Amino acid sequence: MSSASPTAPIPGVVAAIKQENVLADMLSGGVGAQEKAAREGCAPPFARKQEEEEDDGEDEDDEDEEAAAEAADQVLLHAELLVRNQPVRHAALSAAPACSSPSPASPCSPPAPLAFSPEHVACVCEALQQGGHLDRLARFLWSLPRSDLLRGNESLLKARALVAFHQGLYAELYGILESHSFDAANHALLQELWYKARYSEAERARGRPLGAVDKYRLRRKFPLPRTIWDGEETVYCFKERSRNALKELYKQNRYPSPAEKRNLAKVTGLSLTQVSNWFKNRRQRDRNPSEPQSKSESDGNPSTEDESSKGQEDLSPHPLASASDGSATLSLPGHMEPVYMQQLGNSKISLSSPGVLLNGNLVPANPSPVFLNGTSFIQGPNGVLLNGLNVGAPSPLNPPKTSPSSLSNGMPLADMLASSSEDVKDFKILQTSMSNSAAPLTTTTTTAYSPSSASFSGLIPSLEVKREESEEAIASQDGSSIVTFTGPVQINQYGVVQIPNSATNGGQLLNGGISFSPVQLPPVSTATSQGNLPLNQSTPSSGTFTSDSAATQQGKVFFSNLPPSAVVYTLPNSSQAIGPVKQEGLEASLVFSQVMSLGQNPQLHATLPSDSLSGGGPSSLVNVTLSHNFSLGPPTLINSEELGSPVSESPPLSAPATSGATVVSITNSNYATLQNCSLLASHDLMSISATQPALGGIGPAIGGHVGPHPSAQVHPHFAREQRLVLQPVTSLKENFLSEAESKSASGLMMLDSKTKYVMSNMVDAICEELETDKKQLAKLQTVQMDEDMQDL
DNA sequence: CGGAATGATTGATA
DNA sequence: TATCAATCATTCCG
Repeated sequence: MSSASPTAPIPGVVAAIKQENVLADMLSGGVGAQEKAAREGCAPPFARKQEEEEDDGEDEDDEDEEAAAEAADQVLLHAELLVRNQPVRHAALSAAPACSSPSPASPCSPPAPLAFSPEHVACVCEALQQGGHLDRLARFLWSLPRSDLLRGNESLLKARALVAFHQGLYAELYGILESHSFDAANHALLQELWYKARYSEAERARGRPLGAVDKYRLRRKFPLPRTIWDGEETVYCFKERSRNALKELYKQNRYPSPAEKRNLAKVTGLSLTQVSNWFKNRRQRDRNPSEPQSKSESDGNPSTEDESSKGQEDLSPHPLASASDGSATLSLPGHMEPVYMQQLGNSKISLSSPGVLLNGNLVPANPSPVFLNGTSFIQGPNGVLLNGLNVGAPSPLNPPKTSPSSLSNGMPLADMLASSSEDVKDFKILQTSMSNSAAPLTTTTTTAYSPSSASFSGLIPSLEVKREESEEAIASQDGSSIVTFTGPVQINQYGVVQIPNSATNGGQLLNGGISFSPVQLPPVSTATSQGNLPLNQSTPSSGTFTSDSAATQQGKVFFSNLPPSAVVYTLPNSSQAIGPVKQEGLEASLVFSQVMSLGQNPQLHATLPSDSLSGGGPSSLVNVTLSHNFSLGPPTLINSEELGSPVSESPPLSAPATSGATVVSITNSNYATLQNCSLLASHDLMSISATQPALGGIGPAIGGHVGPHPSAQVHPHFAREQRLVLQPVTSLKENFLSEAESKSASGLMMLDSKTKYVMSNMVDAICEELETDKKQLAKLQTVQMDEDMQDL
C-alpha cells in the first residue's frame, strides 16, 4: 500500500509496516486514515484485493482508493445504519446507537429480521475499524450476540483483535490471533498488532522505550503464529527466494535495465526501489575490497562469479540486452563460468572458447562460429546452451543456487523458457507444415511469462542439413536453416546428426535439441540432387530423426546411440505412421562443431548417395518425433496424434529408467539404427513436476502433427513413402520423474541441501527444471561423452 | 552486547 | 535519471 517504500523489515511484517500509518491512525483514533480505511473496509474483497496488489506499490493505492471510495462510503454508511438498527432487534444494544455519524438515510424502515447478516457485521467491523472508530467498534462488538454464525467471521475476529489491542487486552489479542487461521490479506495488519502488542508489553515492563534491537529481539522471542504468517523465511527482510533471484540476475548482469528491474521486482515481490537498492549496494560492496564481505553469495563461489561478472562487465556493461529491445541476448548461468551473451546482430553469444553446445551437448571441436538461424551467433568456451540450458561447466557439484535461477535479460528462467519458445516459434513459423502447432505453443508460453522475454534463436527446430563436399563452413542463411556438412549425415547417440566424410563419422554433430519432424530421405532423383532430409515439427523438445538403415551406409542419416533419451519411431511401409514402438526421453542436443549456419528451412539436406537411398527400398521418410527436451522445452512438446495420447499425460512407455541402454524397435522392414540409448539413472535426474504450469499447455499445442503431415507439406512427394516415425514419448522422462520423486521426499528438485527453495511459483518450477537440466547435461557430458567419443 | 551483514538514505556527479 | 560513495538503520550471529 503505501509506496514502494524502501523499508521492508520482515517479509510478513513488511506489508504491515507499510500500513503502519493507517494502523497508527486507527489505533489512535486518528482521522487521517479514516477515508482510506473506510474505502478498504467493508467487504473483505476490497481489503484483500488491495493487499494483493500491494506489491506493485504506489500506483495501486490511489486507484484502489478511488475505485473503492464510493462503495466503501456506502458501506460505512450502511454499517452505521445497521448499527443503529441493532437495538431494535437486540435488547442489549443500547450502546451501538452511540454513533454520531450523520445518517442521512433514515433508519426508519428497518429491513426487519435479516438486516444483520454476518456480512453486514463484517462490513460494519471493517468500516469502523478502518475508519478509526475503535471505540464504536468496541461497542458494536459488545452488542453483538454470540452467534456462531458471526464467530467464524474473519472480519469480526480481526475487529475483536483490534479492539483487544486498543484496550490493552493483549492476552485476548494473542488468543484471537492464534485461534484462527487468517487470510493472507489480513496478515500484515495482524502481524502488526502482534508485534506492537509485544513491544507495548515489553515497554511497559521495562519502563522505557524499546530500541530497534530490543524490538528485533522481541520479534525473535515471539515469532508470529502461523495463523497470521505464511511461514516464508526471510533474511534481512528479503525472502530467500527473492534474494536468490536478485543474485542470479546480478551474476548475469550487474546493471539490469529498468525493464529487467521491473520484472525482477515483480518476480520477487520487492519494490522497484528495493531491487535498485539491492543492485546498488551489491555493486558497491563488490567494488570495495576493503570490506571482504564474505560476499553474501557465500554459496561457495561468489568470488568466482563476481570475478567473471566484472570481467564481462568491462567488455559489456550490459551483457544482457533488455528483452524489450527486441534483440535476443541470453546469458547463460554457468556456475563456475558464467556465460555472457553479447548482443551481436539479433542474437549473439560470444564466448572465448571453441565448441558450442546446443541443448546440452558440447562440441569441443574447433572454435568455429555457429550461426543459428542466420542471426544467432553463438560461440563459447564452455559451450553454449541453446534452448535455455547452459552446460558450460558440467559440474554435478554445482550448487543449485546458481543454476536454478538463471535470469535472462532480467527475466526469470521462466522467461528464458519463454524466449526459447519464441525462438521455436520463429522457427516454426517459417515452417509451413508446423505453423499451426507452433503458434499455439508460442502464444501459450509467452503469455505465461513476461512478454518481454528475450528471444533466443538458439533453438533450431528445424533445419536443413546440406552436405557440401569439401566445404566445412557455410555462411549463415537467414531464409532457411541449413547446416552444411562435409560428410554424410548421421545421428548419433546423443541425438546428434553426424555427417561423416566417409562411412565413419565426420565429427560434425547436429544434435537433437531441435525438433525435427519427419525426415525424408527421398531418392536422389527427387527434390534435390542431394538427399533431402526435411525436418518438420520443430519444437523445443529434443528430437532425433533417422532414416532407414538402408540409407545409413553412406552419406545418410541414421541413428546411432541416443543415450539419455528414448525415441519412439515406427517404420511403416505405407504412408501410415506406425505407433511409436519405443520411446525414451531424449535429451537431444544440437551440437555444432563446425561452422554452420542454420536457417529456417525445415529441410535437412545431406548429400546422400543416390544408390544408397534408392537401394534402401522405399524412400525413407523419417518422421521424427522429439522426446523431452531439457527443461526449456515443454516436457512434451510433441504429441503424436497418431499415438493418440498426449505425451505429457501418457504413461511411461519406455523401459525403466534404470536400464542402461535402450534399443529402438522398428516395426517395419525399414530400419533405423539406434544404438545404445543409454538412459540416465533415475537418481541422476531431478524430479520435475509433471505438471508444469508454464509449459503444460504447450505439449498439446505443438503436439499436433508430428506425423507425416509436415513432411508431406514439405515434400508431398515423399510423404507417402515409408516413414520412420520417431515418436517422442515422455515416458522415459516421466519414468525418471516418477522414480526421482519417489526418492525425493518432495516433488521439488533440490540440488543440494543448501538450497531450501520453496518452489511455490512458476518461476521456481522453472528453475527446478533448469536445475534438472543442468544436472542431466552434466551427466551427459561427464559420463556419456566418453561413449560419444568412442563413437566418433 | 559487539560486530558483521544487509537494506535504505543522502548528496554529489555525469 | 542512474550511479556512486558514504553513511545510517536494521538484522543477524556468536
